[in-house]
Amino acid sequence: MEPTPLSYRGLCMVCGDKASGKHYGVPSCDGCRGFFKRSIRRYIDKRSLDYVCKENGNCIVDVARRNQCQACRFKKCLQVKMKREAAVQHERAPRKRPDYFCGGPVGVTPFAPHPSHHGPPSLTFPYYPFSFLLKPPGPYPVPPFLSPPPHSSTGFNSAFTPFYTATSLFNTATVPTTNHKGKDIPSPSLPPPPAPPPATKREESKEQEPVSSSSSPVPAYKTEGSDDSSPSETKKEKSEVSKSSDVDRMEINGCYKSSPSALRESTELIHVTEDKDQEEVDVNDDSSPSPQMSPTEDTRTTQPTQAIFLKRTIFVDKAKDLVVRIIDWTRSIPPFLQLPRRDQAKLMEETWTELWLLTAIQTGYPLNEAMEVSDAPNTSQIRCLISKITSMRLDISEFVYLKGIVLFRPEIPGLREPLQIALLQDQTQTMLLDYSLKGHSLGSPGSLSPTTTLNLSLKARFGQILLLLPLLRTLNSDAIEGAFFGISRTTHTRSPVSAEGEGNIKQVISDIYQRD
Amino acid sequence: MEPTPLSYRGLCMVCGDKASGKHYGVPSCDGCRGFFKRSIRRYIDKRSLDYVCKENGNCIVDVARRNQCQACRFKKCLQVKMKREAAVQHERAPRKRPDYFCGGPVGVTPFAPHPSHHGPPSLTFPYYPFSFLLKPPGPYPVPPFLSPPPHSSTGFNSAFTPFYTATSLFNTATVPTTNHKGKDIPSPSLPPPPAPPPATKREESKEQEPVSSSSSPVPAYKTEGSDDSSPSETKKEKSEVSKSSDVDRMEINGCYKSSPSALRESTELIHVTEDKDQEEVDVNDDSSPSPQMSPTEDTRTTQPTQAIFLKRTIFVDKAKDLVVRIIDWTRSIPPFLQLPRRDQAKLMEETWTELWLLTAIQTGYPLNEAMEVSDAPNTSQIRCLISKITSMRLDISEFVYLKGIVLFRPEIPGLREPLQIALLQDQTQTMLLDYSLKGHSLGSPGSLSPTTTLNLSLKARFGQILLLLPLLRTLNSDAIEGAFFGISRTTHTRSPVSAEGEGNIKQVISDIYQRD
DNA sequence: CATGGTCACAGGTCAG
DNA sequence: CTGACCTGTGACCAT
Ligand SMILES: [Zn+2]
Ligand SMILES: [Zn+2]
Ligand SMILES: [Zn+2]
Ligand SMILES: [Zn+2]
Repeated sequence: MEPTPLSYRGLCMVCGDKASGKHYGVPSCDGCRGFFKRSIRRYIDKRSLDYVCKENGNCIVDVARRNQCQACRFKKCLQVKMKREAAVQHERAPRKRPDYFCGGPVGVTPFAPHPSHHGPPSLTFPYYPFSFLLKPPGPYPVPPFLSPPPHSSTGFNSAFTPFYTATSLFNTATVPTTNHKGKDIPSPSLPPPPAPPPATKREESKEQEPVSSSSSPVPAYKTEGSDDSSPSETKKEKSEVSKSSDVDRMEINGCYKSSPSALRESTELIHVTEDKDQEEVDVNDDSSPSPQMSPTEDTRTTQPTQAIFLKRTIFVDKAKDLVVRIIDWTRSIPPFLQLPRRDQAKLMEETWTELWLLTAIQTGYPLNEAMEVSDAPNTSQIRCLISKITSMRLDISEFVYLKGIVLFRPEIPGLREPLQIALLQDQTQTMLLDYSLKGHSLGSPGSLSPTTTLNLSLKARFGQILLLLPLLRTLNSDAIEGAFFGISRTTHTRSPVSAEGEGNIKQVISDIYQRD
Repeated sequence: MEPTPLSYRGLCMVCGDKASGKHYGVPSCDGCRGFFKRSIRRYIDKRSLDYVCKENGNCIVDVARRNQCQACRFKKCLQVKMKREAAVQHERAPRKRPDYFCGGPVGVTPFAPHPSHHGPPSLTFPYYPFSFLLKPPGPYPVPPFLSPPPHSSTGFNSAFTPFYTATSLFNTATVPTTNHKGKDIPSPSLPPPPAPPPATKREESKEQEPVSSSSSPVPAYKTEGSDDSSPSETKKEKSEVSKSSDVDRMEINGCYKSSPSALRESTELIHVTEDKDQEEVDVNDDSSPSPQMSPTEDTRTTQPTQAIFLKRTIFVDKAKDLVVRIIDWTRSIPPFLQLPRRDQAKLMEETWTELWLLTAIQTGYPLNEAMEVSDAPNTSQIRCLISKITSMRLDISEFVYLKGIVLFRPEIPGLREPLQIALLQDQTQTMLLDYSLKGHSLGSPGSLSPTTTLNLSLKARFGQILLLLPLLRTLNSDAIEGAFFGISRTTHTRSPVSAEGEGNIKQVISDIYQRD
């Protein structure tokens, strides 16, 4: 299939949107291309740009905010070395002295005047005086800034997206973990900072099918509700969610070999459910060997039958897979990886339960069925919690943000970098606020049902989501381990499913993060 | 056919006027485009549209009458499927104006906090997607929600009807407790939603006023401007408090007669501290009978001496007074009183601990001293929590909103009106959001360690506050009762201070709310 | 493939 | 509040 011969050149170096190719020497999107072009033109006409940053010159330039501040956007263009003439593409950073003070609101004038052009005092390069602020070594300098991911091929703007662009949170658990193991994986596999928000599912992993339209920065709020109603529009036909490869998934497991084998592959199931969203996993309704037995009543009171036992085994396996996915996810977040290993371990030790439950709900893990076959005692609290969260109908973005907030829990005692973590939590919750205020999750208001159904109120949503956290916090890991991992608190391992004598999940996780 | 495909694009789908193009996905005129744009913006900014049709919701929307009824016009917009996110156009920075007006650098926008503009060095907002959120000083001081009675023909915001004005939350423990008798709540008597905020200083709001002229067309919202807010610190509250003091209290006590007498009057002390805000209660530093003994060391290791014993008694008394105040406070919230008694009781049973701690911090109850003399074992968690909350430097308004959010906990099992309670919680948290976005509370950050909450932005604050809740939730009442009420969990009452054999505070509270 | 150019349509303005 | 109007944006196209 050659649906879109379109070139997928990666991401815009300026704003992280999908690049339409290289422009002025830099992979960039049409928007930034046009912006730079206009800026140049204006500069030529007027001899100066009147861009002025109203903040401190630190504005974040990403796809959602690129239009907020022209000054900073232009500055970013220069930083990524956009040049007027594509021809003169390669230049060693000539680094002239940046005599101009770029601080604060200073207008930005400097860009490389091309030789063919005469005139403007050649303050050539976009040297960025602020760079020291962003440098990783520095002690947490500016609030919103974080250092770049450990490895970045170019080092270009990576240094620049201080803010860990929301995107890093959005990497599906798919990938990168493999890096440290084998070779470097195709760099593109790395967290592309495309669209933080994309509430939609995503599938493209590699250069494969750029079908792309999905990655549009401001994709649909609602998945595929009634949108199709207007057939005429949408020039580019929306690519449907296609299949995705399970390939990479297999790799993942390699990394964890160190762990007590609790983590294995067989992610397909969950993977499927992920796409389906709210579907029940098939395992419970079809593969169930003995439909004749009422799962509900009997299991609780009677001895587990063979069928029940099998099911339970499967569920536990899947539950463990989820843990793998979560670990993967955390490792795809650059700023998380930059934390001390001890902190990483601590954070996960303390929050894995909540992350697990959220992820389970998000991916459609059959929680209720799993609890049915489990012999855990009091699941009522868990059930209540699940239904509460489910009823919120969080979209993927919200889930991701929420998990980020859960993960970055600064108040855990003994952390080495609590401030940094607090900062990350702050950023994450702020991003969620932004996101929720934009009303992505707002259903079609057109439903017109005058009734109360739409509790919408965009403004309320953020708080509603955060108010799930106190509930989540009341979860104790014992309950989760008991209900989904077949681990009973009593000393003897109750369920044979937990193969190894692994003490508990927490310990395993801790080991994984500490060693390696 | 179709002679003029060019300029003539058809008619406005909303009103039939000549369309100026497709806007928000629909051919429409400039008027309807603007109307829809404004509506969306208000919808995001506030939480709901207050459009209400005065007819039956059947108004005809055409060129001539489109301005007759906003409700129907907006409904029509939705019907023709206008939707935001039509094109990828993100919000932009405010446009530059003909600079003559402001001397500053070119194109300084009137409002937006320009660095060079004014004094409040404070922290600017590193980034701010929604320019309009910080627009002018928001028109509405706090929650402008007046509760339009349960009728609204359009049904748009019908879901939100039962608003209680923020003010009710702000009644100091003062008042209306009596009215549950059967009176109607004297609505007029309730302070208009003037200034829940005032608590802090702020002054620059003034200068901004004029600038906002453009957008301050209908000052109707903001009652009487900000005038009262600053200078006359909580003028009216004061008076009420003072006058109400004893009388009401007596009544209240009447209610409590059933309770084990644990609740007495003597509210003065706390009363005073409340106004003083952050003061230490005098009880511990001056009235302390035996200054010669070091409270810190000895108490922990040695037997409590007589002095310690006395102190402890006093502290416990004060702690109980706080409970009374909290009960008072809840009873000053009309919508709370309208809940079933059982729900009232349940809510307080489950939340009193958190409310108590918040109130204690808010009023300056000497928590640390009390813990010193207490013989409770593990106060470390509590201390940690206290310091965390304290470091937030919540102002009075924030405290009150937060307590409201805590009180209205819809997820408590067994409630009869969980939906109603959820709604109240929603409203409260939304009001807090509004409030915090206005930045009332960024006091001088200078005092605090620069590291702590640098508040990257106003936007982070709300989330930060809500994120206290998971921490609070981990409090168990035993710890509080042990540390501040001299009640040990063991069967035998450890401390003689707790006069009666009152089981525990929770039970007492429950009784109070149920009977009567 | 990049470039420059185009223009429908965003968001912001500000008299009315 | 309304809406004619402005500037800027970016998807698209011809080169
Ligand atoms: Zn870009
Ligand atoms: Zn800027
Ligand atoms: Zn119209
Ligand atoms: Zn009408």
